[in-house]
Amino acid sequence: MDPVICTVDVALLTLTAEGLEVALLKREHAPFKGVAALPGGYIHARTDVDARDAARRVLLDKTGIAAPYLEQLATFSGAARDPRGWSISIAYYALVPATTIAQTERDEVRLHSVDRLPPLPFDHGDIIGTAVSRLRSKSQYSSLPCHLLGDVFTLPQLQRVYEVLMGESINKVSFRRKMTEMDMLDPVDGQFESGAHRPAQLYRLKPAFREQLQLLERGL
Amino acid sequence: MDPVICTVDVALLTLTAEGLEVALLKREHAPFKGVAALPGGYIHARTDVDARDAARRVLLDKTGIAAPYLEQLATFSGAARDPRGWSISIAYYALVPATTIAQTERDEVRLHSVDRLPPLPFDHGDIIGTAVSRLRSKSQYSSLPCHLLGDVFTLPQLQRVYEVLMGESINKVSFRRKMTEMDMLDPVDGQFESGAHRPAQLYRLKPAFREQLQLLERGL
DNA sequence: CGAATAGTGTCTGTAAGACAGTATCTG
DNA sequence: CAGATACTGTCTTACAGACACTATTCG
Repeated sequence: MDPVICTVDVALLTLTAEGLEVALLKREHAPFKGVAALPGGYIHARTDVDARDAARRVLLDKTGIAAPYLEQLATFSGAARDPRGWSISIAYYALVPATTIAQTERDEVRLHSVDRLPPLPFDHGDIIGTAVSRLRSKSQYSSLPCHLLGDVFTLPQLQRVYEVLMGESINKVSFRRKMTEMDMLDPVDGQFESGAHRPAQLYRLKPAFREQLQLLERGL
Repeated sequence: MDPVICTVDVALLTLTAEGLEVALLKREHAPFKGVAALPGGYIHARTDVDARDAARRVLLDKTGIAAPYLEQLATFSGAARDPRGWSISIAYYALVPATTIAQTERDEVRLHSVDRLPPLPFDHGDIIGTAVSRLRSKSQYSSLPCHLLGDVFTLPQLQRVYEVLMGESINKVSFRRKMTEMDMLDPVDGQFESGAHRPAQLYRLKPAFREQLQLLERGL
């Protein structure tokens, strides 16, 4: 049984005015000390229940963020990806509203547009690329994009999130039909967005879909 | 850096008259010696390029099968899944035509219906369950089921495969429209299936889709 | 009241499914 | 030529998108 380096990495994604962004931190130790990279670390077999638990711990320790949505992405492995030796990274991706990152105490956490990434160590570029395509793909037929917004949000806000992720505009009537069909939103009465126009109804994700996604038969 | 047991497991799936089946072998070593389990084994960091390479090696060594379609499924991990200690299994799933399994020399390889599985060691039941739902889900919108058939096949055969996987009958006209839209099949001229009826046109997967799937916009 | 955005009713075109007809083989 | 299955043409139905209209706020 040859020794293998076992790590987890987390692609923490959020949506800002700049578009889709990923959180990077400067590495504290060699190799690649000082280079911006995904938050990650060794699996602690003594204390972590499983890899998901390790990912949650690493994300909280390095960014101060307890992400409500955390899903396994894929496992990256091999002899070539880490100069220290044959290694495994069980990669996860997490979604948070942009406000969550703005509010964290750790100002080491820096957001980078996924379309303009700096040179990244290991295969972190591949991990981010895989995370972004997974997010875009799942957005076509699930409630996943809701997790990029805060606790309450309006349908026009949600539609803009879907549109940015899918890279195309969506018919308003169809979008609202689909949201009704998905039956995943609870209206929040008496609350509205303000501005020089008609305010929009606020909604909240139904509790059943906070961790479990709602899927659509036919997409969009 | 705590020690972690690093393994790969492969859910080798095929379609027979009994429905969807998975290949199991009796374990040669403790723990669970003699119990039917997925083909799997330690990662050999000295010789395996990466985990996919390990999965291919393990599958070939244990079953004699070089599966043309092999895809990473998910990674199962934790302190509780293996009595030897904190472990990782990078799970893959492979699809082969039933004839490939019938032709292998190894008669230790036994097919089991995925609906009537014996008690399984570790979390192999979860791995098979995840593999089956991944296969069923991807069958709704991709060319994946083609890999359960041999090199050449007819459209009625392919439709039956889709129907068994999705558990519902498909409209013949719609099915053929979708296959035309996917544009992934080459007709094999001059060859036909025989029987007491009109023979069907034979097709072959276009080379571009032997490893890469073709996806549909709207499913089915 | 005008500008701006939210929300809805309705029409139309496209795509999926039903059905029935034709085609081609065996015995 | 009867039976069986492959294939195809066409009608109907369901759903997605376009469009326009109403609703509600601010200044």
